[in-house]
Amino acid sequence: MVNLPDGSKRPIEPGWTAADLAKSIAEGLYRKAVGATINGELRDLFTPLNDGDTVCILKPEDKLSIELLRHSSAHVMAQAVQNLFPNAKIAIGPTIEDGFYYDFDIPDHKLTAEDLEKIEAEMKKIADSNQKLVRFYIPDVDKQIKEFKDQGEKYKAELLEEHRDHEPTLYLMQDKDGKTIWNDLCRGPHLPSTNHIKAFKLLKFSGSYWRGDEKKDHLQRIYATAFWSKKDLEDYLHRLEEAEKRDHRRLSKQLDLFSTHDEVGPGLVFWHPNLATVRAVIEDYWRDEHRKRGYDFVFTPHIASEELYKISGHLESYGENMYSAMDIDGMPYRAKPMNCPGHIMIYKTKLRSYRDLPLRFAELGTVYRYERSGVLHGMLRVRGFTQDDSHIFCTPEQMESEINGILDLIDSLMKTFGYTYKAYLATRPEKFIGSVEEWDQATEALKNAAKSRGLECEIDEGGGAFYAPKIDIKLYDAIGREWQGPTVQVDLNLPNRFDVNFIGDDNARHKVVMIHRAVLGSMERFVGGLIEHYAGAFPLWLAPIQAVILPIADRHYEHADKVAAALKEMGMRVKVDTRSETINYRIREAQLEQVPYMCVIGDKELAADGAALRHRREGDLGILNLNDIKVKFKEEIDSKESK
RNA sequence: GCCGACGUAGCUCAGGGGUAGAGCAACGGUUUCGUAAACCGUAGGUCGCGGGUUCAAAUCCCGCUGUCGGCUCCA
Repeated sequence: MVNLPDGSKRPIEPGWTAADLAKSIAEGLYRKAVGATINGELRDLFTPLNDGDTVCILKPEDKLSIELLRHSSAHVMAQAVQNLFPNAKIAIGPTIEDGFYYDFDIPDHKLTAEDLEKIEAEMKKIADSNQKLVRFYIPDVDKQIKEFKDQGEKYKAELLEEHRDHEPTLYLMQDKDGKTIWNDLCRGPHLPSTNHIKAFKLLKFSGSYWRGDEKKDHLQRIYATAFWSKKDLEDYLHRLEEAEKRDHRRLSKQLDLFSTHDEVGPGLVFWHPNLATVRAVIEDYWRDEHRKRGYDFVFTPHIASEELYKISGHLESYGENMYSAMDIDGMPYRAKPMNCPGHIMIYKTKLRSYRDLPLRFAELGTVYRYERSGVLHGMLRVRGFTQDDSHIFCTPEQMESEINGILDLIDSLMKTFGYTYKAYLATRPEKFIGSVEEWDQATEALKNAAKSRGLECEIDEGGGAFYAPKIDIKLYDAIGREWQGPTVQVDLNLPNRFDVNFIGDDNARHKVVMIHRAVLGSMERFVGGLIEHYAGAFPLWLAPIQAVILPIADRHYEHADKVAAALKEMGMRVKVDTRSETINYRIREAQLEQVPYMCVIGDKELAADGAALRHRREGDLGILNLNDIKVKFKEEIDSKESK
């Protein structure tokens, strides 16, 4: 007997596989079946069943089954590549979000775009020839390793050596007559046959390293994706295009947002007036929120004597990311890579009492870090950036409530910008400093603070920094993409290195607890992400130009100026477009610039002492008098809503 | 940093051994207009930088630089 997902039971005969079960339930189910979950685990359709198993036969429409399709497609791709390039050696080919890739070592050949087409065509041939994918337990691992080595498949040999104790399996790809055409070391599971592979596309190729280690062999990677239907594939490709349209670098050109310059150097961003306005508004909001929550603002210098970073340990542990020293009066100085030591300097100017704590120092602190040239990316990965950095100095007893306060601030800011998020608690890694007790205490505080406000935290075991357990928050934007978000870290290192203390109510010195946190991360990355999140259409409160006044003819200029003046009076950013262009033309320009509101002014509006409002998305909203317009704008700005 | 691709007018792009082309934008003029592109005209580029091959290089070769896609790393 086996259990089915609907709770019913069904008899099986000895030796039956999931496929046999499917057939006994319904011929139609058998025809559609591509795999199964057995006791919750994804398995091949031809996996033998045991009495008491809970079995779910997977059809293409089951969410889990796409994994089988993509993984099997990866093998078809590898086979295709080896057919076309007999010297190619295969490395690994996992599924990833939205697709899969395979790494190859192809001596004497660099993949080209044309190759991708050829490989795709070869894959189609393989898929259409309907090869069976058969699981095969390796009976003699040593023999198989030798065989791999003889074939030159050194990566497979290395992997097998590693997995020799895990019942390693090959997947044999067989033709109609049961003859094995190709095989690959793989844990599986897979589709029963390749004829399900109908809608796939090779997307791009790039370099990679064996095991991600740049000291090891250089490999060529092909990224691809597969779906059950052509339509799903097309929808996906369409989504990719949509995401491309949101690219902040592309929108920057359209909306005049930022630039970088050869003469200046890569990774150094110039904020143009439009984007600087957005940033300034965000910073004002940021300051307000911090002031409300009892933070003190500080400013610290952009360069400092190397001595500071010797004490902090950054020179030793972070030196590779720091710019080389400049000589000032014979002393080496460094550009600031982190704000923490500066904040500690301020803390340490006085003997602090427990009555002074918590102290919350906040700074929009600009730092410079060396990033390898290949990783720079628009505003999202740069060499000079401004962190919304803060360090909270508190007693161990205050730690939990401080973390709670931070999580509250994070929640409030992220909601304002319309992000949803997920939290991860990263615990003590293998290499760490400080004592286990300190780590446990800090980790507990993080955990409890999250728990007390109902924030679910996935545990990232061993994922902490060497000096701190932390809560990392991942953001999800308007189209569901993931962004690195806020972080809260309990620093177990710097208070020791700088000997940061307070006097307790017992009149003794105690080491202070230092919580490091960033909410927006860096202004560059955050605002760059916001551009994509809003697709360039900033909500009214953030928009560089909030409204354009469009007089129809010269005789309406005076009234247009009056409306503009009234809106400016209430602090709005407006402009009057009096260019000698048609009203259609000027509306089109304002639309393309993503201006939230257009105020069209002609004879009727003059008579009504108002304007005809047009919203960039909602279109013509009719004539409103000036006061109603002001009220409407004020409400929308104050609400910070996005529309 | 590594692998691959790319760099032509402000933008988007065409051309490709015989000394540069379109559309949009800009500028000048005409037009005074009712919710996404009025009309006419003008101007604009040592084809990323440096070197080489050649009678001749934007075009072929080499080096550098930047950008893009990844690897890796991270705010």
